[in-house]
Amino acid sequence: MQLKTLCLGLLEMGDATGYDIKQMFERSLNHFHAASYGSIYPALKQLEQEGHVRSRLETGGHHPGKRLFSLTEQGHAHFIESLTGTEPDENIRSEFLVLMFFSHLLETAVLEQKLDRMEARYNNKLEILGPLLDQKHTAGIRFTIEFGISVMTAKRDFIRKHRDKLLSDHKEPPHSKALPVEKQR
Amino acid sequence: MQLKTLCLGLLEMGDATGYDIKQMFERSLNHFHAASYGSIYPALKQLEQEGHVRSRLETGGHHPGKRLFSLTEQGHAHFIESLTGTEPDENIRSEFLVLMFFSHLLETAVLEQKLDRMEARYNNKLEILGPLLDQKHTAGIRFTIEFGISVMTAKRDFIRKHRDKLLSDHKEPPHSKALPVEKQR
DNA sequence: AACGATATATATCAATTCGATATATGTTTA
DNA sequence: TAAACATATATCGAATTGATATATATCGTT
Repeated sequence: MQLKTLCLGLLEMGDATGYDIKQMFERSLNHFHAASYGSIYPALKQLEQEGHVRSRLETGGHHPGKRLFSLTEQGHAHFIESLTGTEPDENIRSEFLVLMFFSHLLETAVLEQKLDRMEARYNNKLEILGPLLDQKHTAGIRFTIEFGISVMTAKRDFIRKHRDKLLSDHKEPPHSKALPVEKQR
Repeated sequence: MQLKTLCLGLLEMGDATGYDIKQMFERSLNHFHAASYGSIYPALKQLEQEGHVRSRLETGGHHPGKRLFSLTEQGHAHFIESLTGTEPDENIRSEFLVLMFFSHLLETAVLEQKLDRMEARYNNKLEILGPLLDQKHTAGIRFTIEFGISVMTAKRDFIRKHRDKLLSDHKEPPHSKALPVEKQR
């Protein structure tokens, strides 16, 4: 699924600027689909050329030139069609697991740091997701939040469960210079 | 972490061709980091220019011109440094959760299909990961497999747990034409 | 009232990666 | 012996990231 399709979907919820769309990503979709300004603005521009959205410049005390986008009838139809035709799937890119894959090449102290930082990161993400449950949502949006919490908890608990044994069984790699861990940024 | 770094890491395990590296990705890293030929070959070329790997053309009955890459001392040092400096993190891109986010716009029959297909997909992935546990691995590689199984199971079970209520509470979207589900590819 | 920090808002661009396509040879199977 | 499959490399347009630049509005503090 392209970002263009997702922007269309977010415009189903009401008119919005590129900035608003970025906010929506950060507030509600970040744990399963991030997007940058560098892709959102070009996507909106293309969608307008294709007739899926319309835009108007907001006048009145506003910033540089606030451009408010709205979905066209055609854009709505196209979104529903795309959504219906999208195969459910997911893509993972885990630098953490890459680190673990090569952990026999890391010093014990470094490995410990990686595990602890990843656990902390999962905890941070859980602290962000938790409060979202207090708001009202459609059943589908609630599903995405609860799914996220459930999966993130499983990941954090997996690290917690294996951490100690992993570290006590771990052997220093050959040629280890045992540099102080603090050297890293 | 760039793909170049990962290729360096895989060459720590022994000399390999671009094709071999692609195989390693598919056999061992696919569930947390995929890579395509279109990025592997250019990565190896660049690594050679940077002096991190060396290559020699294999002669003798072989295919087009089998090019075997091996890590240099410099490449090894660079890999360890990159690895040590990599922040543990992960990136998710879930089209499944996008589908769920907008599920109020899907017909019930379509939603049902999406949920069932995603559950099936998780089951397929689990069937691939399971047998990997029978082989010998470093503790770190075993960790990545068990982590994958554990998380994938949590995801599948989450779908199973919520599926029925989600479907029975679901309302047909406005303007639904109730097209037969089979129309989709 | 003035100042600095933060939030709102858009735009651009090099670098990275995907995914599809093309090409060619070796090996296994029916 | 032919077809199907596995081995092997290369290329390229398109999508996306992440960094950077620019400008105005608003809020908090002294």
